[in-house]
Amino acid sequence: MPEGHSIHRIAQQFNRHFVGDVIRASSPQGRFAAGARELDGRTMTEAKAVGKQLFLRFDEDRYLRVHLGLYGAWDFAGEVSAPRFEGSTVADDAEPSLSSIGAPRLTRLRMAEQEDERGLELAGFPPEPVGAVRVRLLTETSVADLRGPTACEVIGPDEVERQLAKLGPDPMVDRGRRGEDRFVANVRSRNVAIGQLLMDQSVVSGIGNVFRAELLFRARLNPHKPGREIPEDQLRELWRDWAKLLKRAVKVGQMLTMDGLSTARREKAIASQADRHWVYKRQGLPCRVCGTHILIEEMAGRNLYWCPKDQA
DNA sequence: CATCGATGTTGAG
DNA sequence: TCAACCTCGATGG
Repeated sequence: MPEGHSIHRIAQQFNRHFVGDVIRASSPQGRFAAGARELDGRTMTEAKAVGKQLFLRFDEDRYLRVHLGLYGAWDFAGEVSAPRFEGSTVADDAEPSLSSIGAPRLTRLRMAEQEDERGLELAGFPPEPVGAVRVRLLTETSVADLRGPTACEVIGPDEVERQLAKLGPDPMVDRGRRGEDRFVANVRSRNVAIGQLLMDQSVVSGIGNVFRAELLFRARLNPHKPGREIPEDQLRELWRDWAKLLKRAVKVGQMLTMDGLSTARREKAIASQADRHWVYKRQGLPCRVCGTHILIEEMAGRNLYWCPKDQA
């Protein structure tokens, strides 16, 4: 569920509150006991996100590679900076003590509210792990719990390079013209539908099903158009739009894909979750631009949403 | 209570 | 192309 912006926000949390500290690593669930033992007691030296991949670097060139997959999530507690909960209605100025980044997990938010009522002092630190926590990373003041990841492994620099080599450009990493050129070349060399190419992490990394649908609508691009048939200029605009939406999402913690909203409407879109997108999950509803019913279809095993008139 | 589905990827066939 | 992975909120009985 998490798309690229979530992973960049997670990396920020680790950079702010874990990097430079000795980490106590454990696997409350037990499925990562060996990996946790290998990391325990080491200092975290860097947190890096590329696309949907997270690399946490430790002493002596050991890396924890994590991919959240469809339902993975990190829960942070203790000393944590989280200006806004993802997928929640917590006020902007709130100083939450519990934050979940990844798949939308309302459980964590409810727990935070309950703890607020009881008083945070009673909750204690660190909190007991709840549910199936694959990895717990603990400092004196902060804790991060990982649950449900697709990938979670301790690797060395060579394997990190191998993983990075598989990834297409990420606007947060490959800034400027380089990333854009790689994206254009990757798309233009393929006789595959652009709707599939945007989901292919070797073409461009970090885009998921929500951003795919919204980016294609914003570009008024037919998802079935083969990459090699799309004019270069249009692809460059598509890349720049992706870079813009990604930066905004990293900042706000939400996938805000509708521009031109009034401040009030925008706050509502941030808070409400519904009415946030142009086409994503709006099948059967009238297109916000032309009124045509939004279509849903399966493309390479994933749900695709689009407007057959505006994206003709 | 059971079942389904999800912002994802891998590997078998 | 499709099941498996693995978690949990939403939905239906």
